[in-house]
Amino acid sequence: MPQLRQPRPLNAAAGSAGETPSVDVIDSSYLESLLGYNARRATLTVIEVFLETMAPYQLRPVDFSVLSLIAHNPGITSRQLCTTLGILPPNLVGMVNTLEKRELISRQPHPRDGRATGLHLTQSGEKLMRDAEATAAELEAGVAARLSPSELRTLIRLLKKIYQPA
Amino acid sequence: MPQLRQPRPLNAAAGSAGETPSVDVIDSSYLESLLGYNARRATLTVIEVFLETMAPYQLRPVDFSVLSLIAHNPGITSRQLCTTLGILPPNLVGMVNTLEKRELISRQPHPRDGRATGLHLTQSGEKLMRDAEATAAELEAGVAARLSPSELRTLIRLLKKIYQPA
DNA sequence: TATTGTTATACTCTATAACTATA
DNA sequence: TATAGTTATAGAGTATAACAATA
Repeated sequence: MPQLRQPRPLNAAAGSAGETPSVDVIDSSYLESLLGYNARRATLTVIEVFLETMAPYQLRPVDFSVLSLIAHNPGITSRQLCTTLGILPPNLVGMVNTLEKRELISRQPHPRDGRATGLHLTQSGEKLMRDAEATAAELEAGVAARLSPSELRTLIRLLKKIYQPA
Repeated sequence: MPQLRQPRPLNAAAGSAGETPSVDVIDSSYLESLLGYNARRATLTVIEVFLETMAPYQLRPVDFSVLSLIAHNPGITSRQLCTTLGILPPNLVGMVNTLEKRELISRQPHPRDGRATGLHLTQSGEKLMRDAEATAAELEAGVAARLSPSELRTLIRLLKKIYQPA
C-alpha cells in the first residue's frame, strides 16, 4: 500500500543517470484531472454502497433498474427495457426469468402485438419496490452526504449533459 | 425502440380493471433522479468515446491509467499500481506482460526490495503516452463540449467528493 | 421482410486460492 | 510471519449469431 504521509527518501524519484528510481508516494494528480477517471471511480463507489445497502432485497443495480421501470411503466416489454437501459436482449432473458421465479413480476400477453410480452409487478413485487425505492433514497443521501442538496442537483444535471448531449 | 414524440394511444397505461396496459413512451424520470444511475450512464458514455478515440493507440482505459501512472511515477511497483487503481494483483499480471511485449514498458529490479519490480516507460512508451495524453485532453473537451470550463471543474470536484469522502 | 423473444456460445472483466521468492 | 509477484481457475458481465413466432 502506498504510504501517504511519510517524507520521500533521498533516492526516491531521483532520476539521475545510473540510478534506478522508486517511489514511495504515488502521484495520481494527472489521472484525477480527467473526467473519465473521476466518473468511473465515483460510479464504482456508488455501486459498492448500493450492493451493501440493497443486500436485504437481493437486488443488483440492474435488477433495481428493471423493476423500477416496470413499476413506473406497467406493461413495458423486454425490448423496451433493453433499449432504455442499454442491455442486450439475450442478457435480459435470464434476469426476467429470475424475477418471475421470485414472483416479483408476471408476464402478460401484449394487447396489440402477439410477439411481445407485457411485464407487470406482482403484489409482492410492488411491496418490495416500495421498500427498495425508499432505501435507495436513503442510500443516495448517505453517498452524497458531503454534498449540499444544491450540489447534488448540480452534479446530476452535469452528468446528464454528458450522456444526454442532445 | 420506444417512440419518443408520438401521442399516447387511448389504451396505453390505462390501468382500468380487466385491461392489459401497455406503454408507448417510457417514463424513466425516477431512475434519472438517482445519482447512481446518472453516474453509470455518464461513465459508460465517456468509456465508449475513449475506446473509439484511443483505438489508434490500442489502449483501453485501464491500460492508459497504468501507463500514465508509470509515466508520472517511474519505478512504481505492480503492487502500488493495484492499490492506486483498485485492480487485483492477479488481474494486473497479464496487462503488464502485454505492455512489456509491446515494448512500451520495461521491468527493472527494485533498488531496495528484492521481491518487487520497478516499472518504467521505454522510449517508445514515452512517445506513445505523450501522444495519448494529448489525445485524451481533446477527448475530454469533446465529451464535455456542452459544459463550460467552469462546469467541468465543478463536475470533477463533486465527483471527487463522492469517492474521496475523507 | 422486419421485429420480439429466445438459445447457445464466446469473450472480457473481476474475484479467490495457493504457490515462490524475498523481507 | 508477512509481502510482491505469479499461476490457475471460477464467476459475473457483455457480445454476436441464429432460430421460431408474429408483424
